[in-house]
Order: sequence, then C-alpha cells, then structure tokens
Amino acid sequence: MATAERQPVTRDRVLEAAMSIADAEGLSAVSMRRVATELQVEAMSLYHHIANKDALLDGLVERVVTEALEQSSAAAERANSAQGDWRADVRTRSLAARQVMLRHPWAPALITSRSTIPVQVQLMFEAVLAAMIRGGVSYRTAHRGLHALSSMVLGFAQEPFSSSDGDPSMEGVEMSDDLVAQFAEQFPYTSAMVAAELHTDGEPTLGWCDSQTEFEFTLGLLLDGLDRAARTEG
Amino acid sequence: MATAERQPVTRDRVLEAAMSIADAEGLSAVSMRRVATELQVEAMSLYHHIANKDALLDGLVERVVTEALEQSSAAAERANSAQGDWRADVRTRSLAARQVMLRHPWAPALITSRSTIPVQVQLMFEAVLAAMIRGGVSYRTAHRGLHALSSMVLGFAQEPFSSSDGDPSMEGVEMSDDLVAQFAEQFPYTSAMVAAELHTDGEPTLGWCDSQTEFEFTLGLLLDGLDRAARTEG
DNA sequence: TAAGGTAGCCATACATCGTAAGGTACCGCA
DNA sequence: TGCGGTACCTTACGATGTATGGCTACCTTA
Repeated sequence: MATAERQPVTRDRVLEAAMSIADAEGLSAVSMRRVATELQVEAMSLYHHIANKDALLDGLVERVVTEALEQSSAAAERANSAQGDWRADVRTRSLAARQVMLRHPWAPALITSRSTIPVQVQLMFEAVLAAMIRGGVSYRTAHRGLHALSSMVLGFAQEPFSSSDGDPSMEGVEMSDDLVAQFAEQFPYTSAMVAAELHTDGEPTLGWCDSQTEFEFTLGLLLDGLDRAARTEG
Repeated sequence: MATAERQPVTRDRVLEAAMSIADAEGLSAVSMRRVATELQVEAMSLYHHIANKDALLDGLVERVVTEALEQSSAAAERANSAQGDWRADVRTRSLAARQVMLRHPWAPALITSRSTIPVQVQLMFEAVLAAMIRGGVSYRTAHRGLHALSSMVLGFAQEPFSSSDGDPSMEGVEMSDDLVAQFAEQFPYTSAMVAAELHTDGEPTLGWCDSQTEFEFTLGLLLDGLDRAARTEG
C-alpha cells in the first residue's frame, strides 16, 4: 500500500535533505550517498535532479541566502514604525540576517567559498544600499558600509574564543589551577579581561563571552561611524 | 651521487611543501599524496613526521598565524614613533595581519574552521589588548574591539563582489549592454553605486572595488568608535 | 493496440582520498 | 656480531564524486 511508497525525488527534496543533514551533523556529513539514503534512493538517482555536488552546494547556499533575505525583509517591514531612520532599518536587517547564519553555522564558510554571489544577496545589498542612500549617505561611504556589514554578518557567526574544542562534553569544564596560573602569567591582559568580564557577568565559565552583545555593539559602532562619515562629507 | 640524493623529510619540509601547494593551487590541492610527491616520497612516509592530515592542517594554521604574529609585531615595532597612540598601534598590527591573510587566501577559512585557537593568535590578542588597556579602554570595550578586529582581519580577505567567477580569463570582460540594462533595472541603487565608484576612480571594470581602501576605512571607523566608547564610559 | 521514446531509478566501476598494517633497508650501539 | 629503531615503501581498505549503461514504467503517436 501507500505506506511503503516513497515520494518521488525532486530538486527541492534533495536540497531539503541535504540542508537538514548539514544542520544536524555539519556540512562534511553531506555526501551524495548520505543524501540519497535519506531519500531512500541510490546516490546516482540524485543526478537526475541535480547536476553534481557543486550544484547541490550552490543550492544550499541559495536556500540559506533566500531565508536570510526573507527574514531580513520581514523584520524590516515589521519594524518600519521607525520610518526614515536608515540606521534602524539597516540594523534590523543585519540582525535578522545574522540570526539565519546562526541557525545554519556551516553557511558562512560555504557562502564565502563560492565564487558567484547569489541574486538574493544582491537583493539584500540593494535593499540596504537603498536605505543608506535615501538616508543621505554617499555612494562611496555606503559602498564601504556594505562591505563592512556583510563581512560582519558572515564573520561573526563562529566564536574564535571557544576553547571547548567544539566538544559539548567539555563545555563548562574548569581548567586546573595550575593551568590557570600558567595562562595568567603568559597572557596577563587576556586573563584580566576574562576575570573582569566574569565578574560583571556573574555567570561562570559558560558563555562568558556573549557574541550577540558583541555583534550588536560592533554593529552600533559601524552604523554610528557611517552616519558620522555621511554627515561630514560634502 | 649527491645530485639525485634527496634531503630527509622533516615536519618542517612537509609543512613547507603543503604551504606552497596551498598558495599556488588552493587548499583543496593539498592531499597527502600530493605533498608526498612534492617531497619525492610516498604518501605514507609523511606519517612518520605528522600524525595525520588534521595535524598537517593544524600545522598550516600554525605557520600562517606565526607569520601574522611576526609581521604584526615587526610592523608595530617599526612604527613605534607614534608611542602612546593605541589606535595607531592597533591599526598597524591589524593591517600587517591582514597582509598575511591576503598572501594566503585559503588561510582565513581554514583558521575559522579549526576549533582551537593557536597560541600565536592568543599572543596577538594579548598585544592588541595590552595596547587598548594601556590606552585607557575598558576591558569590556576592548573585548568587543578584539572580536570586531579579528572578524575583520579574517573576513575581509575575500571579495564578495567578484563577479568573475574566480576565472581569471573572465577578468575585465564587459557585460553585454543588454545584461547591463537588465541589471540596472533590477538593482538600480547598486548599479548607480558601481557607476559612481567607476567615475570617481577612473579605472574601468577591473578592481573598481578596492578592498584595501574599504578595509582601512572600516578599521578607522572601528577604532574611532572604540575610542569614543572608551572616552564616554565611566 | 503496438511501437518507440523518455524519465526516473539502480548497479557497477573507476579514480582519488585518508590511513591501517606490515615489510625492508640502514644506522648506531651493545 | 647482532639488535633495536628510524625512515621509507608496498599493499590494501573504506569512503567519496561520478561516468556508463541497463532496467522499468509511462507517454506519445500511428
């Protein structure tokens, strides 16, 4: 009966399967055979719907980037009470795009590794650019702002400070006093910083470094700076 | 005779070979067999000097990161005429580190893909942090600055705007008038920006988007912003 | 209704990858 | 003299992307 009958494979289903594998187990787990088994099909069958693995990866990029565009536009629309404030607009869009990247941690690396920019990214650029230009920013400054913003959204996703080796079982494990002392000697300022942040934060070890706050702070700096540049130019 | 005699393989020679392959043909060209043939040796021989491929990649990271640290420190020392100006110091260090990343375009992706931070990065952080703290920046603001700076140095290496598909033969090829018109219709602001930048720049098509300038501009914004934040805080 | 084409899927096979296991050749030291 | 160890090689295994070609089920058309 219909219970054992599987749906026909389509490009969409292929991408969906690949996407969920990547989200769950990382991009390296996405192989043609793995995606195929997910769809209860042999690897070679995928090639009737997708040219090759590269095209599959392009499809993945297209998916995340579309999601980012949608979320970004939706957020901007939702918050258009602050009409006329380009900084609020750009800020909202950037934050939304970042959320999507956080949902798919493999995406930034994949996106930057591809050589062509998807239309959806071009569309996001256009929207952000429009906001800036209408807000009175020069093309030159806006151009620079675009670079900075896209670099931030794609680059701030991964923590450079995660000393847990990505192993969840190591999360929150304390260093031995000996190691701490040794570290403090070699990196006095760094350990002072960690100590300072721990105290003001109250929460020990885990998540002492809240990258969301860092992101928003840097975003603010950038937008303020662009605004200032816009005001002082011709 | 000695002519045909090859030098013994060492960890250093392995890494050097891998490095030059990566620089010349990209990271994906670096395979154990490929590195081995470069050293006129069989693949399995490498395992006497390096645990596995992952360790080899760690070694590559270590190499670039060491280079970045050296260049960075050297540049900072060379320019210490501007003593006491933490912004100039951090700026110099960041620019030097960026140059190293540009010399090894595969490096940023590799570095961010690894889970542990090499000591050399920790040392760079320490140096930059020290400059900021001595300059009167709070630990909190400095922490945020560190995030932003490292994200910039690693993220600004690759051009998001390179429409040439990475194919050098396409470099500088003009789009057909038809395509230009179509593009202009879909992305009015973007094409206005390109046009504006082209005019002020004078140079057609090739390199209209000077990412070095963009980087320095953004860096300036960031440093000014951090400085301002430092001055207005308690 | 029969003939022929096509779309979707599968089985097999090949090159390339990382690397495990075991073999050989030489060198320094007992 | 022989013995252990180091450096290198050979062979082999499993995984990967994908070229090739075959099978089946359907659609079109006469």
